[in-house]
Amino acid sequence: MARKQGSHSDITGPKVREAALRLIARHGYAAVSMRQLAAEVGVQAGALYNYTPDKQALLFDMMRDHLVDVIESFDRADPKTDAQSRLRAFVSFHIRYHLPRADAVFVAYMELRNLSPENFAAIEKLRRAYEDRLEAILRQGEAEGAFAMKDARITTRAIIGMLTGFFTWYRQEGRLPLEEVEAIYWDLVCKAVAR
Amino acid sequence: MARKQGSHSDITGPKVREAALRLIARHGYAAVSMRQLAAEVGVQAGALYNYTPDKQALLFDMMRDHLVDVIESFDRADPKTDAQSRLRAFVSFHIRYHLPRADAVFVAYMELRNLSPENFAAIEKLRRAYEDRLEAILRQGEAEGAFAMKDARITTRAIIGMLTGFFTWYRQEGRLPLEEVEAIYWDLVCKAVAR
DNA sequence: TTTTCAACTGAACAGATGTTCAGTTAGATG
DNA sequence: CATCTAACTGAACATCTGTTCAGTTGAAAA
Repeated sequence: MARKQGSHSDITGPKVREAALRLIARHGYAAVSMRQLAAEVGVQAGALYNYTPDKQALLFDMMRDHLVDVIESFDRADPKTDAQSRLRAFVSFHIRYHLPRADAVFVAYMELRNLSPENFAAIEKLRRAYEDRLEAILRQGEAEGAFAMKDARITTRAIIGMLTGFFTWYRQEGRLPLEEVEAIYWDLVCKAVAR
Repeated sequence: MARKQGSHSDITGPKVREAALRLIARHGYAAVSMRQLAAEVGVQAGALYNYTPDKQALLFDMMRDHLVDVIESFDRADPKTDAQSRLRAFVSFHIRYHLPRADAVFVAYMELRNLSPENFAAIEKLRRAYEDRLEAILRQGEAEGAFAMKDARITTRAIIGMLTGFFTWYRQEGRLPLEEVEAIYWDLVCKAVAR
């Protein structure tokens, strides 16, 4: 019963990616078969190959698109003024951007091992580009005399780790509203890099 | 050629666990087959079932043993004096304990999705028990007037996230000696919870 | 109405999967 | 010496894996 009403590719295509993101976030790349994914979408396994050359490309494309969007979105959100304002914008952006994209964040973080070497290198480059945004802000703050830290690179990693760890547990923890969590994290980051 | 010299179970047993930890940390639980694991150990796949009832139990036992040891080791390292000293001991312990156990940390952190529901609950309980150690220290610090923070529970998660993120990249980054990394992290944590 | 073709099916491919178990081996035991 | 048995092999089980492709469908174009 192909093509019940109109062209399907612009319906099935996004469906494949949504289902893949959801299933892989829940069970892991290696644990999700193309047949499970197809069943979730509502097609046979063979039909998936109209939307991806293979399983590996499906994973890579999702991770790359996510990271590219993170970087572009932050560059738009960045006030590009003083370091204090930029750091605040970074913390706020990071939390608010990632929260409604928990599956994509989870996949981009947990499935690095399942990328081919070339794909891994490409994703690492993007990840590094995002981290470099934060590192630049910290170094600007040092130059302005607004921040003080022992090592900007490691502090960058520490802050990213702190913020990203957030998404491994916020789902279950409905205790506090987003605004409050954001304020708590801002307080921690702000004090940690203060002079 | 069974049993070439002496009893093998006390040699093969640890070998199985070491190989499983290494392979699963590198490729993921679902991506490592019992045959790959057996080849790494130097036996046939069937022989593994002398050392674990099934693949799932192998994963669970490794995670449980690791977490139990983390908790017991910290309880011995805990000076149980003032909050400032205890926090410093926690940060130092966490970094120094986890560093030479990178594979175990990685598996305990990344493979939660591959645990059966009952096993997941058991592991979560242990993870929570470790986090509770840190939370207790932070609350003691608040009571003593040594620390100030908006929310002790979330600050606990943030600090753990910050410290644990460390182990996803330290391998590659031989730039700084351990003592220095420890000092950098202590500086960040100390300032973040300061009054 | 006939033709076209994007979208999909369903079967097939060769090989991998976790797990079981009857049988084999060789060091330890009496 | 013979016996015992922990430790292991190797084959088998049913099922699943990613991927390919000839064939089918039905809405849209001519």
